[in-house]
Amino acid sequence: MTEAEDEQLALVPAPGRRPRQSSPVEIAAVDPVAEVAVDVPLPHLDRPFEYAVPAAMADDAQPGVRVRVRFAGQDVEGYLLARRAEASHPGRLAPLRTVVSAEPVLSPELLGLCRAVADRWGGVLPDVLRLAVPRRHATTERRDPPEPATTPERPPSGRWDAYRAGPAFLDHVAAGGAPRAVWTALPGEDWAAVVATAVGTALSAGRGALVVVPDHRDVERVDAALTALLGTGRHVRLTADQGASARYRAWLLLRRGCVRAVVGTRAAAFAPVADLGLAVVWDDGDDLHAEPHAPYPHVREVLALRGEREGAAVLVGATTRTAETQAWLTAGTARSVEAPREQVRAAAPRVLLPGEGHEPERDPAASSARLPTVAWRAAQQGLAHGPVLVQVPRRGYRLSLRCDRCRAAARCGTCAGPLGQTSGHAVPACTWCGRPAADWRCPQCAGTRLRAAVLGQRRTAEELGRAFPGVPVRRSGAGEVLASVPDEPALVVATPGAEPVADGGYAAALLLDGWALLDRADLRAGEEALRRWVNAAALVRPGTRGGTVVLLAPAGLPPVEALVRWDPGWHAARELEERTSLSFPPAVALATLTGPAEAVTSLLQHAQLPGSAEVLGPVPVEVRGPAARAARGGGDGDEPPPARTLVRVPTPERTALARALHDAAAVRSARKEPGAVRVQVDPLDVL
DNA sequence: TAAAATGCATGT
DNA sequence: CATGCATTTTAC
Repeated sequence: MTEAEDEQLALVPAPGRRPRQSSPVEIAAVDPVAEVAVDVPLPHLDRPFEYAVPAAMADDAQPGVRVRVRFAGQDVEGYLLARRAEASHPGRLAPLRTVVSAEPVLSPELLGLCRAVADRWGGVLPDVLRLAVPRRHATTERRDPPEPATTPERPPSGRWDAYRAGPAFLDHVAAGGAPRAVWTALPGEDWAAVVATAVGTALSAGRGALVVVPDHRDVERVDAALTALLGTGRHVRLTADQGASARYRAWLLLRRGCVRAVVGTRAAAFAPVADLGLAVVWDDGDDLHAEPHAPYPHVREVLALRGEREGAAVLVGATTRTAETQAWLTAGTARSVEAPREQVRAAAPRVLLPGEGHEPERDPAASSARLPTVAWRAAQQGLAHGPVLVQVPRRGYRLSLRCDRCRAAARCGTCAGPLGQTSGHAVPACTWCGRPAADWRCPQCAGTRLRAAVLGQRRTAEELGRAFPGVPVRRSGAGEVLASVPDEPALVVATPGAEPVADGGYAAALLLDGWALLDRADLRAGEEALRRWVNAAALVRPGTRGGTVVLLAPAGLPPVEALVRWDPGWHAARELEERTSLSFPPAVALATLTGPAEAVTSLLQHAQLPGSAEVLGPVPVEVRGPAARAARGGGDGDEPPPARTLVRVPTPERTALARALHDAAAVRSARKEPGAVRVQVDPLDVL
């Protein structure tokens, strides 16, 4: 080959064979290897990958920063986890493409927590990181942080004296300990103020604190209580609806240690509070604390994990008690913080039930409002002294029934209560006494067919307005949620969870969705019914001041008895015993696998389950909701039948179960097997 | 979506 | 049974 030919070959490359050889980038002199978690949610890629650190990025490429890398031909985001001197990957390392920002958002503690959460729920790290780290907002990041706040001198106290073991818990927090407490709040308690006191105690001791509450309205309450106690600038809020900039700003203030306390909704469980000393969750039974995105972690359990990892105190507070926290108490892993019985009784309202099998209604006004006499009287008497709360079922949740022919309201043959029907259930039943009305016959026209009519919040409000003329009716529900109502006579109609606080306490409350627990075939139905009733009834004045609650539900059922006696601890203990005897959560650890039948079967085959594992199913499941309709209406027609399998293990095996399911999913994803299987460890709804 | 690995037809 | 081209798989 002549020199000329050689030159030609070098200068004029053949088409399609351009020398793509990237110019050799200079690699960092120190620790040239970066471990990166790439943002790809495939289980078999849930591990660090190694990249070369270009010399130009050597300073910025610190552990915790966001990076961009080439991965399988694509540009993907990721987090730099660590710098190394040597690579363990035998092949060539691709260089980091860019350091997105020098802000080390993923601290070692946060990474550790996210990894632990992924492991505990059988999920992958990138999914958890998406929950834990908010989207970057460059402008916000560039702004200089304000001056760090100072520590207050005077440790707050008070409020906690009413509770046994309460002051001891605070002392423990102040002393730098990591106690775990289950706090049962007194009815009518200003719980946000009590929580604020605990946060103040942690701050005074130079420790950070975080508070997770179910919804936005509770964030407002705790925010106000914290501001009242600590002033402004000592804490931040963190909620999903606050917008990318505000959210990232609050998050960065915590991350940079400028602010040491936070209140927020479920994602705040991951808030990067420096030197965390106290983690609080309020009303852990509220299903808003269950994350709806994979891997479906629960706030209470995330905080428990975090408390252990970071040596922080954990406080689970509620007016009721879940079977889960009862299990902590039974196992001795948490202490109960509760008021003595006499104080509970003194603070609780009087609870009345409509008598069973009573004579038909005499009072026409009561009858037109479809209220039993007790309820009507309680409302009437209450209205003389203040606002009256009416808790009604959520819209669309409960159907009232009428005669299909003459439109007369269908009534119970025994107690004349209105008949109702939960969507999906066939047999209608009395909404007062719960008796099923299988062979109903219209007393007016002898018709035998029933039609369902939605008895929503608006309708109830209208009817009550007519039954109590001249009384203002306020509504609080899905459309507009009221935070509070003034201390004056009014009917306040609210759906569960949307009850406004009454300034001087409600004079009375009518709980009209008492039957909610009768039909629901759910493991937590009783617990959930009691939680809703108690949360509403706790807003009512003490019985000693005339506060009265009427619950439209049959006597005898445990949640009903628990409300009448105001003893949520008794109910939780009973609930836990029952679930233990049935091998239900939280007495066992449980996972569900949902997806196309073959996919579920395949996942099970690949899973090296612990020897103690008990597999139930798979059974076909009907998939409900818009997703299912979309899948069915898709056109092709032959969708694979969806199935669900349940796997049950003793609680100590939970992590082993989660790992087995993760690894099996990894095998499937590596083989590109078709069909997505949803793995849920400790799902909230098990039938 | 880039390189590497694999598959496959073709020509010697 | 090398060779070139297309397709599939990997993932640093």
